[in-house]
Parts: sequence; C-alpha cells; structure tokens
Amino acid sequence: MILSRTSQYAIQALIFIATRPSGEPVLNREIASYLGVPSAYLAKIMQNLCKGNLLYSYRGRLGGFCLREGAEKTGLMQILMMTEGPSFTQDCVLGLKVCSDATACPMHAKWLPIKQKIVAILNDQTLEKLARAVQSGKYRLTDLPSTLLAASSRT
Amino acid sequence: MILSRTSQYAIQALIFIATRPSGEPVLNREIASYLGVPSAYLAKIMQNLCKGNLLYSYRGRLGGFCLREGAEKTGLMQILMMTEGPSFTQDCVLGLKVCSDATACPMHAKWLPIKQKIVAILNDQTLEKLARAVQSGKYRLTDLPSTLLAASSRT
DNA sequence: CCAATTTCGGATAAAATCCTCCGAAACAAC
DNA sequence: GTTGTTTCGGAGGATTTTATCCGAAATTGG
Repeated sequence: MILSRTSQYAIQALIFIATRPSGEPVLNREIASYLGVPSAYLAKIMQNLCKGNLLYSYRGRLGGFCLREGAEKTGLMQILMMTEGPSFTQDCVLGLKVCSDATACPMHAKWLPIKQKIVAILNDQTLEKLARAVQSGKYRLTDLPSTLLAASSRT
Repeated sequence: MILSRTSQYAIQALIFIATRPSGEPVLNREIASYLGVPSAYLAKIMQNLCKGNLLYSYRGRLGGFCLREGAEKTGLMQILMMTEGPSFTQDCVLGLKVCSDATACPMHAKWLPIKQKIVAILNDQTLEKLARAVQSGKYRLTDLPSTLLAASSRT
C-alpha cells in the first residue's frame, strides 16, 4: 500500500540486526534466509544502507554487517529517505507536480494531516523500539512457516 | 507515496467528468489533454472504470464517457479498489503475508489506526465533493502551466 | 603465500508498471 | 450506404522495479 519491496526488506533487515548483540557482524546470507528474502537483492540494499552511514560492513572471514554506533535510535522515516527518496513525503497524492497550501489539489487539505501523522509515527518508531517489540515475542519479523500458516487459518 | 499513476489518472479523470454537466458525454481526448496525461493510456483506464460500473461509455459521433446515475456519491476508496485491488488496504506495511491482530509485525499496532484513518478519509471524499472543491476555484485538478509555475517559484 | 569467506561493483535478466499503436466495432450525420 | 468519429480489444514497446550472476577486492586463518 505504501512501501516498496526494497524499503520493506531494508526495514526488516535493520530490525533483525538490531535484535542481535550489537557489534557482532551479521552475515547477509543469514539475514536473507531468516527473513526469507532474495539474498543477492538484499545485498544491494545493505550496500546502500552502508552508504547512508547506517551500517558498518566488514569483508572476509568474520565479516558481515552491524549497526553504526547510535543507529538503534534511527527512525523508520530516516531509513525511508534512503530507500524511497525525499519524494516519499513531498509528492502530491493525486500526482500534481506542485501541490502546496498556496495552490493545491482537491485532496490536499484532507490529506495533509494524515501525511503528517504518518511521518510522525515513522519518525517515532526507531530500530531499537521495533527490535524490542520483536524480542518480546509479541510481534514477528517474518512470515509464519506455511504449515503453521495453514493451521492458524483453520482456527 | 501511496497511489500508482493509474490510480491518480483514474481519480483525476473521474473528478473532471464530475465537474461537467451530468449526462453529457466527455471525450477521452478532452480529458487527457485537460489533465495532461497520455490519452491512449487513459483510454485503457476509462475502459476499466466502465467495467467497474462507474461510467457509461458511448461510441461514435456523440460518444464519450459520463458518470452512471449516483456515481457522484462514489468515494475514492471504491475507485482505488478497482485500480489498486483489495490488497491496497489489506497488505502489511512491512510486507508480511499474514499480519493481523492475532499475529502481527512490529509496526502493526501503530499502523492500524493510521490505515483506518486513511480508509475513512478516502471513503468520505466523494467525486461530488471533490468536483465542487475544484469548481469553487480553490483547488486545482491539473498542473499549473510551466510559465506560471516559474513565476510562482520566483515570488 | 595460499585458501576460504565475505562484501563490492558492474552487468544482466525477469517482472511489473506505464504507455503506444492499430484494426475492428459502434454510432451519428449526411 | 458512406463517411467521419469514438470507444473497444489485443498486441506490443519502454521504463522502472525487482532479482540474479560473476569476477574482483578485502579479510582471516593456516
């Protein structure tokens, strides 16, 4: 509905890393297989997040990725700026090139508060918080195995 | 940020038709040139909206498209169901196949209220309301001509 | 140094979305 | 009926997004 696959993978991967002991590099292969996403593609995304100064990357035997110091405080909005670009918040709902308070599309007035709410929540949700939510066991980062999935839909 | 081009074109076109005297067919060509969107592509979209029982279409000399009776009461959500499909509201923000109150992604609890708000607003905004907003002159359906655009950015 | 492992970077493929073209069918005016 | 206009329907092209592949560079351990 809102996020590209690229963004979803990026967020999932970062939360996953945040659930792991900080400082210990996590392999791309491990992340991809845990999340069930294509590892070659995820590798590209990870590379990008490195360039965005969110991750450290180490090559070779004890290589992998880990969060930079302080990166657990990163809000989702910041991540989306890298993966979706600034147009994510700037673009008009109806696709007008220019749509501001001064000259707006007919949805503008109703949409603006919603957009602000979205941005606020995405800013508020940090990797740290989300990782904790996962660690608590109350929330999942990956799909249920298909066996369980079939079972739960039967209940 | 949220809507495909197809959806944006569909909404724009429908609002445009709603601003015109009801019952008088509007040419696809006219809609496309007014909105500044590719007319062959818009034609496909219009065709789809016909199949969704939102529009009547007439071929030949006095042909064109016009809203079905009562279609002015259609909310944007209903239109998006045709153009984006039901997954538009159903999909998980983080991309999980299954994400419900029972078993959820770490964003679920925060996201759900937002999603509901979005759906509510999209349901509330009908073609009629949006057409009136445009007719009032307070809101625009198309981009400003580039000459004016340059001028406004200079102020 | 050598072998194994991992990320890096570029090229390329596959799929989805966006967009175009064209002949056919329907319709109005003459 | 003929001509001109418009939508219909299917085929196909272009672009963007998603995904794969592979050789090179970096790193560790023997």
